[in-house]
Amino acid sequence: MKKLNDAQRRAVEYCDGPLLILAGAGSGKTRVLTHKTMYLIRNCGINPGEILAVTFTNKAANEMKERIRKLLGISTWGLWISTFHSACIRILRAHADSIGYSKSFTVYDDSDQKAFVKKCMVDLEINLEQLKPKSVQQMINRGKNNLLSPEAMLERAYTQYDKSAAKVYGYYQSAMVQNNTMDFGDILSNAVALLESNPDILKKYQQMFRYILVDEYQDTNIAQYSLLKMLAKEHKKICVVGDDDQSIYRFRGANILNILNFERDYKNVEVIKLEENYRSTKNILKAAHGVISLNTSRKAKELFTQKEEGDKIKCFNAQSDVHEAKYVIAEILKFCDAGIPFKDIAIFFRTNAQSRVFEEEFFKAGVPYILIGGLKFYARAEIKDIIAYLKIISGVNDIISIKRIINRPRRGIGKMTFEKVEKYMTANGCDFFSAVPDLIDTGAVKKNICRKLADFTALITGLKEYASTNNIGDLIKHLYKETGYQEMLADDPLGENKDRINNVDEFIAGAYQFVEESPETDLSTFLDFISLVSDIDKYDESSDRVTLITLHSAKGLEFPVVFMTGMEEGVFPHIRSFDSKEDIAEERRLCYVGITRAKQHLIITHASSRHTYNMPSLQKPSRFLKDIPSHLLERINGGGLSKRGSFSGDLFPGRRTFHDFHEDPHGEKYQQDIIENHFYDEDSSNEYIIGAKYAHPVFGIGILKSVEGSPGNEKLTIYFPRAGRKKILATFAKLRRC
DNA sequence: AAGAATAACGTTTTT
DNA sequence: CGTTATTCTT
Repeated sequence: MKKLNDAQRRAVEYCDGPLLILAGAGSGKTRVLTHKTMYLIRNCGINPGEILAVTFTNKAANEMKERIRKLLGISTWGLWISTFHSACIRILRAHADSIGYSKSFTVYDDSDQKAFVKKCMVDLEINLEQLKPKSVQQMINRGKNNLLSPEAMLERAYTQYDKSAAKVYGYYQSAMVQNNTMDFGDILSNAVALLESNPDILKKYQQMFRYILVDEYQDTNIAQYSLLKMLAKEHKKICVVGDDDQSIYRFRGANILNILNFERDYKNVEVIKLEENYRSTKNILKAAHGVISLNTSRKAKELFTQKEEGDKIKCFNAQSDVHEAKYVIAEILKFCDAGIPFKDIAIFFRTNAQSRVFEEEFFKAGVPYILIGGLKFYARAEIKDIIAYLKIISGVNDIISIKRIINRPRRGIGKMTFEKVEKYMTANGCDFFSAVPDLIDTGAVKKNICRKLADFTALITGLKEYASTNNIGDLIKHLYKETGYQEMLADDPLGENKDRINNVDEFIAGAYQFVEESPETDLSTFLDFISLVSDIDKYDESSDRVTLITLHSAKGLEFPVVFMTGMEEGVFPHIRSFDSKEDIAEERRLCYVGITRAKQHLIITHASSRHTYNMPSLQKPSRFLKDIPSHLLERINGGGLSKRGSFSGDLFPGRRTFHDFHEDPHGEKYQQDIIENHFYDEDSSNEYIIGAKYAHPVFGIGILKSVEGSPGNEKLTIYFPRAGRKKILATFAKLRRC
């Protein structure tokens, strides 16, 4: 308690009724949350099992558990610290039957959902050209976020387009129940529906949760809002923590009014503001305030800090996207020279697509990095295939998963056969595994195909049996082999499957770890876990790498050094936000979130030209740059624009042309030889000899000029005839002596 | 049914 | 551009 400031202490100690904590960025809200939980247990006589704490990411939940465990010195057993989604799944699993689901329901992710929407539209014979599955999917999600039933959506629909979309929604919804699957939206809306239609169950949870804590309240949607309102009705002891300035999830249904109207929604609300920032320098905070203060309809506040002024904010105008990346790397190497570890440095961007250029340049420069998000681990084809097998084994015969793996690896069951089974299923209202024997009996399919289908069902039956007596790690290993999947990947003369094989191995290793940590868990629990885990949850800050991350994923994190890149009109703020005032306001908040992640150094970059879809386009600096008081900025012109405002020299210096890749007189073949003959050879010595030749996967062969740094962490300067002088980190770049 | 060739689509952001 | 979906050919 002594470590807390006055406001923080009041926030911890007020436990009598509804409490709104307006916690600015870096104001120590996680500290308040953990201390408050401890206070409830120690001083208010509340048992751990009577507290519900909700966060938005598993990472935040785990961190909170960990901190409580350390502070309190007790196990967090019984505490409900989880995300909205995990908490809802837990409730739903316990009472699935009362809303027409079986306990073994599975969760559809975004792409499963899209496939299922499409299937529904095909069933309804809707022209997929006129009504796009993707927009129907969005409309369904919008409905669920706002707790609108298909009927309610139909009522609100004015255009024919909306009307038919609402019709699909209705059909989709009943098909999902029949299929025993839920999408992300269902997890919340079905939990609400469950509690609404079962007063006894609701009562049980109302009494159970004597205190409710909610983190990131500004990002809750209507469904989450209603859920909280219902659960808190009994004791009215709810504490929400949030910052209206950091609301950045409008696109997935978050309603900023939830936090702005909290005082109206609950009676006798205590409001506590945390405005002292413990994270950033004065200059960084002033810059952030410059940007956010231009938003209307926000709760007025300004953060302050006792920290020093700090450096000015660097603002670099690059010529191109590639130039931008090169500049960032050069600056990173300077920080590195100054003794700042890579893990203290992060690069933020608005869209995932922007990461590619950075990845390329980081690889070339030999700087270690980790990319968060992008192509997510669990979204990879091979991982999704294995998960599909697991879902089927777990007993839900959901059609999307079956379709996914019925012919992977090849079993001679093609599109035609699958369609036959599907038709039979819809005609008779049965599931896949009861349709198959019927179909065989009626002789609707040819004999050899019958055999193949029977073999497939036998395979699944065998796996189910295996699953009943073995742990999840063994099960995955077993099915990997039994299904022939392993063999399929191993048959790979070109070595193209290497990554996939590694991914599966990693997945198996992860499963074993899961088993070790919680040996009791069944298959559904495991599947719930992986369907709700994101990359950020697995993010491990222990390894020394630069973090590449989207602004959205960066929320909740902090770094001593932050690069905010692509600060250009159209990129950030994104072009799709231009025609709505609310969307621009949200982009502004996102910018605020980005700036306030920085502790010591903030570097902003923008490029004068950028490639999108491989087409170069001219870029103007972001409007947000103008909103930062200019005396806080140190502008650096990287030669993007000449004095007259037109380009000098190469119009698009970052453009990668055929010429760039092939200017080497020896041609591509020569480059390939270098890689084959030198790059993959084993090297046992780790001494570096000045004057010796080394092969680099990208730059080819060069001569070592100098070595800096300690053994095991050498920084090499190498002269490459083809690429020029480069500074390379020995531990990261795969160099070969030759 | 499998594999190859061709077309189409996409870039906000994610639990 | 790169990935995925669809169509064509065998």
